[in-house]
Amino acid sequence: MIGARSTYAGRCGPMKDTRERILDTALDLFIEQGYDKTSLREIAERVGVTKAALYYHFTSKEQIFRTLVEPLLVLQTQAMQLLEARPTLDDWSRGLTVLIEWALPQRKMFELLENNQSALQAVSQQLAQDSGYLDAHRAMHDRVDAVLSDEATPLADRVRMAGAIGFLLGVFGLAAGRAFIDVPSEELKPVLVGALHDILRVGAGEPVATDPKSG
Amino acid sequence: MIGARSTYAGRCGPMKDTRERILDTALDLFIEQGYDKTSLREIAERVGVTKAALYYHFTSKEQIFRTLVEPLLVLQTQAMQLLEARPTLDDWSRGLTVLIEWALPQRKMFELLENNQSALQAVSQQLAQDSGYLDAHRAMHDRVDAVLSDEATPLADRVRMAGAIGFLLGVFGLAAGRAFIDVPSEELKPVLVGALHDILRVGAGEPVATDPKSG
DNA sequence: GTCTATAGACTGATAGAC
DNA sequence: GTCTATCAGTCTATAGAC
Repeated sequence: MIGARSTYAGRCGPMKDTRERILDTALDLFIEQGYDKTSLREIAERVGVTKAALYYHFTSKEQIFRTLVEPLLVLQTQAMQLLEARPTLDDWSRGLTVLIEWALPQRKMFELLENNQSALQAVSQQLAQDSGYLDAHRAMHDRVDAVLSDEATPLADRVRMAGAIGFLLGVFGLAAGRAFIDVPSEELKPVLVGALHDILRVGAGEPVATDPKSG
Repeated sequence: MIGARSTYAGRCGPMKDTRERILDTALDLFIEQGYDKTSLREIAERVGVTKAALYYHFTSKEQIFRTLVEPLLVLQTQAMQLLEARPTLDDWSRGLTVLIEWALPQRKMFELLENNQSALQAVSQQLAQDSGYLDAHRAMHDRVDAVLSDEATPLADRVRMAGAIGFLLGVFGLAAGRAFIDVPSEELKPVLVGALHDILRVGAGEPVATDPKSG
């Protein structure tokens, strides 16, 4: 269930309860300056409460971050499941196309991901330890790495697989929050799928040739 | 001059002077756990000296980071210069191809970039203020953003331009330090150029069509 | 060139009044 | 549910001996 988030309902109303205002403010600051450089004092000040009030609603700074990124981690886990054990370009294309549909509605979140790679990595590792539903997360990450390292697959194919992920992350994170923020998802989706097919040479029917300049 | 770094010569010898050992250790730790989560105490311990010794060689923690990423910032500036004011797919292809040649020899550095986006952003902003040679950096970044936002250019083209950058960053950062670490640059380059041409439809001669599913 | 010792600031987190 | 007050811990950075 991608759309269902039990803890954080997102910004929708004019004046919400403190808990949601904390989450909104924290999200802005985490995107702006990163998790580590954002202090609880700063969050509390902007919300208009004290640090202690934050601790009434959340048990720790990390829990605030977790609440924000948990849906993203679910997405990440599902994405990995689609991608693992798929060493062919066609399979990756299918997997990533499904991923696009999942990710598009949440693309604003990718800005958060961009500036907090390390914090997210730490949290996801810890979540994997004590929450159970992400147990296989690390293993899957390694599996994808293995696929990309498998020398049985042509180098060109592996580069295109890795790059395809970068392509999507690039459009989502590097630009979705800025250049393409006003473009509706329905308009963005076919463009992404089309480009993805070119990258992964869907329907080309032949192995990827190296550049003429190199031969 | 990309290759010329006046301050940090990289790892080459068995036992170097303290300054270089500090830089090597700091690079490892910054990549491993990020800039913010790495303390000077930690660096000093692993080098085998005290914190105070670090301050003999560098004036601040930030200066250590600067010394490491300065060549990367130069690369970034040159890349931006190639990309700004190039609204056509063909021009971007040429610009990014040059960028590939520049970046390939330094691809290990992209691991550092990946986990320290926010720290690097802070440093590059401050560098732009007091060092002069990056004065236009922010302006160029905005220019690229403007190109990607210009609605005179078809959305599909803009998405492909943004995504092409993500593709390269993905291969360099997300995988260069792991899956492709042993692949020589000469072998990687034609593969990257080939994929780049597919993304930017070089030689296709026709505007990018949207996916049939959307029509 | 490296050390010990410490200053000074800020952090996340807690206790208890209201 | 929010406050004041405070804790212990960590951090960067500095001073001065050797």
